[in-house]
Amino acid sequence: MSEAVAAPAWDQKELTVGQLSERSGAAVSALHFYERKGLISSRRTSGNQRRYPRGMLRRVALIRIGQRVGIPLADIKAALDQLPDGRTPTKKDWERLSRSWREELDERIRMLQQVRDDFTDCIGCGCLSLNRCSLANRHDELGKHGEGARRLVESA
Amino acid sequence: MSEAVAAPAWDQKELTVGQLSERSGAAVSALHFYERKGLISSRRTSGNQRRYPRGMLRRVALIRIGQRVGIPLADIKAALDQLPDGRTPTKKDWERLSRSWREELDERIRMLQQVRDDFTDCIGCGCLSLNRCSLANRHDELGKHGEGARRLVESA
DNA sequence: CCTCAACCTCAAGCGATGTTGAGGTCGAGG
DNA sequence: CCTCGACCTCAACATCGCTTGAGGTTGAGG
Repeated sequence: MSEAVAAPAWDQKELTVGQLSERSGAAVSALHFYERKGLISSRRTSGNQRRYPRGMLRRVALIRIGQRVGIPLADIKAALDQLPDGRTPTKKDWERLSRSWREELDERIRMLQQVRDDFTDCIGCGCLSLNRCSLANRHDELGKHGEGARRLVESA
Repeated sequence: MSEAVAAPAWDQKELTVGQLSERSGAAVSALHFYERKGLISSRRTSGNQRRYPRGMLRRVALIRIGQRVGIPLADIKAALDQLPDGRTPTKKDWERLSRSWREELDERIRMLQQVRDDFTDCIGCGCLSLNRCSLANRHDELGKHGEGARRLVESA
């Protein structure tokens, strides 16, 4: 009982991959994948099995939160890389991360609201004209300012 | 000039794939892809080239809007399939579509705000405990109500 | 007529995000 | 000692949303 499976909670210092999976909600295969990608890491036992400190639970939670709102793993990794890998993150570390993610989230919310409002204006109204509206012409701002002819629509 | 390339705007009834691409901001290859997937369709000239009615611009715009906010193509297709394929969509058609997308957008906004607020509470605060918070335990609601042990965290 | 960009099809490839399966090890309980 | 579930690695496959390339046609200007 001391190493692999079902030690009582009050006695556990580390988590097995199965436990981390169950508690985080991520599949074991996904945890392996995250490890390959460098988002998480593990200690190995003498028998080559993974062991995670409890703090890894928070890290994985963070990954899944990011995923839920559509942040690519690479970006999540970039955020996590700000955290010290050796030591347990301090409150300051988490706060810094929290701040930058909040901005990311705010940005996404802002964008979605913009889309929603434009959408309602644009299609919900009577004009039925996507021609001049900010939604339809969005690639004008975003796009690689292409060659020539950027006048998207001149007649309907 | 009458068929393939650069007829003056005031004279064009249909768009070539290149024109649709330029005006919509979608790559030609993406338009082909959308066609294969059934999101758009085209008339063919005697020489087998695609020709699009102007209304296709709106359809493609819609596709791209959906993409921007992370709606999978299959879902976008489902929405577009509500539009009549034979005739030009009426105001009513667009309004129906608009309504359902607005709901989709509202839902996504709501979710993001929830995440942001939970996130701020959870990490921005001093507790540093994702253990009991709604964010970290999200898979509890979402997940396949798995076998046994759904008590995610009993000790920190 | 010749040229040349824009078009066509079909097949393969790509990056992200994993899952699945084969084949084997570890370790605790009976 | 034996069994059996949880673990290991590695490779292959899967889905989405395209892009790229090969190889060929179309059609308008010169």
